Amino acid sequence: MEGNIFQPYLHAESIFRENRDVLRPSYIPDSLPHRERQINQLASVLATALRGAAPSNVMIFGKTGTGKTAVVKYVGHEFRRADIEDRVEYFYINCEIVDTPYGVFQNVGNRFIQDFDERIPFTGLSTERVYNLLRRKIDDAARVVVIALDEIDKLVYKSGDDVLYHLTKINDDLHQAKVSLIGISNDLKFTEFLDPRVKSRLSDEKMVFPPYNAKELGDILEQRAQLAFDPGVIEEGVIPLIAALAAQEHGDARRALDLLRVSGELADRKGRNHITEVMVQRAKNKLELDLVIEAVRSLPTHSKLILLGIILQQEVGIAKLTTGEVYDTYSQLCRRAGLGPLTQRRVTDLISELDMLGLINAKVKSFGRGGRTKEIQSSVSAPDVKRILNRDEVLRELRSYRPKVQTTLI
DNA sequence: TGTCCACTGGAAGGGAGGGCTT
DNA sequence: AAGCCCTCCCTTCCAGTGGACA
Repeated sequence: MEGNIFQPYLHAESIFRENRDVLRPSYIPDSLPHRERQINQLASVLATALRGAAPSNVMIFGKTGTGKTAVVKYVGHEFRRADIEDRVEYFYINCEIVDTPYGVFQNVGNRFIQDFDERIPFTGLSTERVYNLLRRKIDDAARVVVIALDEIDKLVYKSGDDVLYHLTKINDDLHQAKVSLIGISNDLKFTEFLDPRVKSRLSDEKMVFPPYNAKELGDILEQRAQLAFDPGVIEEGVIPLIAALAAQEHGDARRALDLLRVSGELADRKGRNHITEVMVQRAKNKLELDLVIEAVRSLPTHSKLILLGIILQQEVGIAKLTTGEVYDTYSQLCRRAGLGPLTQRRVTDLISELDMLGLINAKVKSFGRGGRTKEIQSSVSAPDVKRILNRDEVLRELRSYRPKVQTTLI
């Protein structure tokens, strides 16, 4: 053991108490400060269903980090604690992960199937059949089924409102069971895309979660800090600072907790036993960079090539590019890398994706006779991104590549 | 006022990859 | 083994468009 590389870490003191997960967004504490009203409202809607009345569906709106998911999961925990499992089945699906009709039906259905051999396979059956299977299983279970669909707008955006159409009218086909839906979305306008019937059924009840203000964020941080750290670890001024930073970003509690957690981790790594305001600033930078690194790293090869093309152009002094220019550079890079380039139509979509990820800035702009196209700019630090891209096998070959500088004659 | 550029972004569809059913 | 089904990633085709310029 002597001289072992892990030796120094084995006895290192951590400023965290045993469980730092209390600072992760997935952790649901015993109480949710400043969301009592929403919890009660949701509980009262669902309680109606418990008494055997027709269950209302609920739509919950609110920006990221306003506690939507936490409230919905919290109420789910309370159901479980209330010991009414013979009457209520409550579950939660994140539609960003499960984003197809088949996937939703399969997911819900499988919760009612204990026997492994009978489980609905992840592919192979027709969607219609999976729906029928699901309906039978729910009815057999003969209880109130509450299905929470988080990021429901992603599901509708990707697969249309077919799933919701089925799920909102499933009660007509059930004899012993009842289904109630909770839809969670950060996009207030998404219901405009729904079939009017689905729309009215889905939002029997509507709740809007306001952003937290700095004081409320402070309370939330205070609550979690007490769970995560010993008293006195956090210097005065740290929590107000984090609360203020997060309040600037539309009152995002998730971000506030991330900042606190990462600040703690930075303090740990430096072997300090206090969290200071300086560490919060560092944590802020680290979080921002980590986000970019992760986004770039997990990009598909062709998207990486597009991004690399944009960055290289920028390095030779061309800041603003059109789709055509990006496509040209991208095609050259593809050839260098020995890959067949995708069509320009496909690249347009990939550019839009990069824009949505915040890695580039793409605005549609008309140049009159010069045509109508996107004006594209990278919005991340070029050296950072290049370093990450260089780790990719395919792209490493292109390290020496320099784009041709357009010799525009004036 | 109309023209025309360089795309944009919707629609349809192909085919590969997964897997079930008969 | 043949026939289906669903999803993902692309391609092909194309009508539509904001605004500088003639």
